[in-house]
Amino acid sequence: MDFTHHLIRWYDEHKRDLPWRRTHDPYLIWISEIILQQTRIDQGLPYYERFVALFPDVETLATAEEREVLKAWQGLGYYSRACNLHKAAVEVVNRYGGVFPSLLEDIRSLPGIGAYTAAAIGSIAFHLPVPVIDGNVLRFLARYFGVETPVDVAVGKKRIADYATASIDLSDPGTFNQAVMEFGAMVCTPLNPACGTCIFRDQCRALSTGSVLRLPVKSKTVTQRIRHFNYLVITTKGEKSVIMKRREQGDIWKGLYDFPLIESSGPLDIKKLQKEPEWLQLPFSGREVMIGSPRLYRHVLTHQVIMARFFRVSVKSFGELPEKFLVVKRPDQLPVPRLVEKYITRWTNEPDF
DNA sequence: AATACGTGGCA
DNA sequence: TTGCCAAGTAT
Repeated sequence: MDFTHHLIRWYDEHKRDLPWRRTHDPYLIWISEIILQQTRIDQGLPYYERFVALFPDVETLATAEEREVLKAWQGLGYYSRACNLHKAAVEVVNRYGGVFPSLLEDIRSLPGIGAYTAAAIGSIAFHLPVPVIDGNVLRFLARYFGVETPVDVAVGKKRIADYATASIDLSDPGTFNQAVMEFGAMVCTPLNPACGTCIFRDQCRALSTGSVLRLPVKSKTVTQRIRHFNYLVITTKGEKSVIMKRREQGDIWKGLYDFPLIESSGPLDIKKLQKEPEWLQLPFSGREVMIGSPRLYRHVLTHQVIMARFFRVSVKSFGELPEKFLVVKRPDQLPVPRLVEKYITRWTNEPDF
């Protein structure tokens, strides 16, 4: 097919030199694909380098502690990726004797690996003839073939998948898949696509109808909710340790650590905070003292905006803390959300702020 | 099918 | 400052 060959030629000439493109080791391909889920290469690359240096093979990853894996993931977001990566490594060792599976269904069955990642690993590491469908592919093919069906519903995805299946280079499916994605990332970009110099400018359906920026069509809208996190940064007078707590399942930042937290529907000041019943559940044995005025951080996420206030509290002693709380001397050594990391950094540099 | 899950870059 | 979005998966 003409389209296929032009695309592959373009890829050979213009592809970026990336570490996971210099190997066929399924383990390394796998790590890169998980890191790059919903994540730009610029953002993921340093994490890939560190992660692979820390956990060079599936055996090392499988025997590591989940907390270590989360620490390596800190700041990358979507932390369930790290937990699933760890779980899957254990599974590869126990169920496949440490050899990464090469059947598409086996790859797909590992935690954290869905349709896209299975196809990516399968085609790149094992030459399986399956097309990848990711954001780049949806955008590029929707524009090139002029697909008006919303791509965020099954019918639209199917149409794109059919075009991809018809176009894939069976002699080297992995290279074809990477070429489509690279083209979507470098040329057929969301905002400023390089249509003027695009090698497909004479055949692109969207360009000929002036609908490049309108495609791909998406039908869903994201709603945001606003949450107020009132953090209690509790220390004993003169002590350097602080109370922290592991975040539980069913909410953001699962598995990461932050401070005792009172969530409220609106902003909370110190007086209101002290009336909160949760406040009393922390069994201080001395009289607690608020230090300074609370620091406010605004953290914008895809589905929610978090207004975080950090209240510094000094107590005589911690007393008998429930087990779920942790007394920590070096909060920077635990995996924490970016928001909390920023606070801790500032706090460490200027203890009095 | 619809929703939740992070963060940073860009205009 | 605000809104949009990026190599998706699990539930």
